Amino acid sequence: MTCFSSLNIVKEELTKYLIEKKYRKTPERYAILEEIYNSNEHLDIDTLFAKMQDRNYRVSKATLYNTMEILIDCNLVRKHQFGDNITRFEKSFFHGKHDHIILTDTGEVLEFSDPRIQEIKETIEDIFNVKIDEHSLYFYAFRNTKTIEN
Amino acid sequence: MTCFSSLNIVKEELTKYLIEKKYRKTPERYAILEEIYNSNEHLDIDTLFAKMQDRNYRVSKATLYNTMEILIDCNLVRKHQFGDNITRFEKSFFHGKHDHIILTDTGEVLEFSDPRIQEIKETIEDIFNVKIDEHSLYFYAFRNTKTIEN
DNA sequence: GTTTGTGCAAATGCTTTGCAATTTG
DNA sequence: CAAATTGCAAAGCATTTGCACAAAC
Repeated sequence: MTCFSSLNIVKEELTKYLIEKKYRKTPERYAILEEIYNSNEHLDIDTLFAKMQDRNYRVSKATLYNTMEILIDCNLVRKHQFGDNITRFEKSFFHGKHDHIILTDTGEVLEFSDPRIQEIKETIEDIFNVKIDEHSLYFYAFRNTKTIEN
Repeated sequence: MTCFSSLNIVKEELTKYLIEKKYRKTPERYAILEEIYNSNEHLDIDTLFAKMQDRNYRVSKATLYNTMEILIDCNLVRKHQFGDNITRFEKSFFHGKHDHIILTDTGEVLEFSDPRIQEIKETIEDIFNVKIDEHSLYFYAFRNTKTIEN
């Protein structure tokens, strides 16, 4: 299992960041990071809060919100708004760059990766003379019902 | 000037939709549509509300929210969430498919269009066996300071 | 011991809802 | 005139803020 070691690497990333920024290494910050990395979902704050309560870990929502900003800033977490006014968070380290397909009827979220997005990015950087450090691409779709039958 | 005639075409689109859906043709719905099409910005509800008040047109925010759903459903308006928890709206008819670059330092929004996004879309539809009817692509960037000097 | 971070509760801000009054067809 | 739509105010959520207490360094 690589679970333990990879979680440790992520925690070390956080430590490096906290030291560099002269922020404090509080147990809450590590616990929240761990909770996110133990999940494969796109978590909103309430779900995260509930999950931690279930584990008998007490954190306030204020701390959750504060910590998310930190984790986003050090690139360990990515933030999403799929269009329903619920902000969701997802681990990003060891998880690769990817984008999302939102199935509008069920709310399911699929993930994909396409190298052409990188090419578009480079073109845009050249044309507009900007430096792009983030992107988000969402496809809103529904499953095809038609199968090969006819 | 094509302003008047194109606005009329958009209004006719709304009329067709309202009739088809058996919704009522209220003056508020046309006034809101007009206000959005008179603007080139990405408007949030409060700004839209203020703009209409300035023109001495009284609408409630409830009606604004309701009407936005209608205008989105008939593809006359597109909805955006650039990541700051403010929902913005933009005209979409006569305005072409395009995506956005958000300059994170100034909040400025640039627009672009790249055909490769369509190619990615088709690939995804094939691979995942889905039908994509919407997408949103945002690049988060900042302006390059380096010029050709030196 | 200072200063930063946390928790709590109150405040804020965007959006939705309930209902009476109005308007559309 | 029946049903849909509007406006208003209240209610609902997600998020932020202020401040006393606790914890990190």
